[in-house]
Amino acid sequence: MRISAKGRYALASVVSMAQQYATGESITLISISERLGISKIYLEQVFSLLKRAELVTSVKGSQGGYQLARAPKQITALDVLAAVETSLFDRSEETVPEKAPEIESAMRSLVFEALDQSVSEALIRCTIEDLLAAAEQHKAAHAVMFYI
Amino acid sequence: MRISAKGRYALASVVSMAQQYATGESITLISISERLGISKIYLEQVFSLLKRAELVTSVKGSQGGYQLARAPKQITALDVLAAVETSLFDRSEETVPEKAPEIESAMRSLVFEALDQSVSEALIRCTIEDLLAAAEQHKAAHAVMFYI
DNA sequence: ATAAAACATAGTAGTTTGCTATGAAATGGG
DNA sequence: CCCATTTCATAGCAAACTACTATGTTTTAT
Repeated sequence: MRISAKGRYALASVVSMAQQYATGESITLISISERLGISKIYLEQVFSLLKRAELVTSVKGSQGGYQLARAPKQITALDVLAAVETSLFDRSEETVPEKAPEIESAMRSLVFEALDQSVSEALIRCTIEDLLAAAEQHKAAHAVMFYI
Repeated sequence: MRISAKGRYALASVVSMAQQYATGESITLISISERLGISKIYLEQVFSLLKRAELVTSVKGSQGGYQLARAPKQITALDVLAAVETSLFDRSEETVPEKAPEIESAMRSLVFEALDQSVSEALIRCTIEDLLAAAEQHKAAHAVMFYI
């Protein structure tokens, strides 16, 4: 299914920050922007949402930047996407016009709610630490390729 | 998550048709449109997609109409939504610009593909027959309410 | 003071969504 | 044969959304 640029950028940014989480240093938007090849101005809007969701903390002014608010193990893909993806999680309540309430009710409980729960479960299972590990493994595999 | 009007209308229409599946009669768009309170002209576009996906068959001309191509038990919510919802199933391939391929790769396999699989599994578990049964039960519950 | 950063708000081109409009093609009933 | 009824096809359109860019204003270490 379609994940918007905001969601993809947010996830990639958080994983990127997690790669340096151990150092405790703050990271500037411009460095993330350059690392990922994403417009810095656009990232500002993404981080505004990440901050509102309390996934990152910030320090203003020179030498300032962002930090993860929690350890990568304590942040899930659900946390990140829920913070920035509106269409993925808005329960729009509307199904079908007021007629045929029994069909509407059946669709809501068997399809829409089941779907939401399934999505949440899948995303909550994936932590930033998991993504970090997979990324490191990918990098290692690539290194071996060149070594051979 | 957000399901578009097309998806909701398609699902409701198919369930509505399933309510009369046993009779073997064809059903006109205008009757579905009136039953559900949905614009007939818009439904035409929905049914064009349902037909392309071979979920319904049609008979043109006077006394014509639509029929389910298979029994309600053999049609899943996945079939219906996949037929009409584009954004729900298009694998857009794009994640993040070419930089940081290891993060991109991790996101794809751990988040996007896992999500797609989870969505498919949830939707394939729900047949039109299930929806029909839930709708009938809802109607019965309502009837009891009035009886008391 | 000044440069470097976060933060805030507004604008904008392109796409998607949810619908309407119009008409063509097919087909059974009179 | 004619005609009402239906499916089928295409085009248009306003509103919303998406993915950005532009232009600042704070804040703060040096």
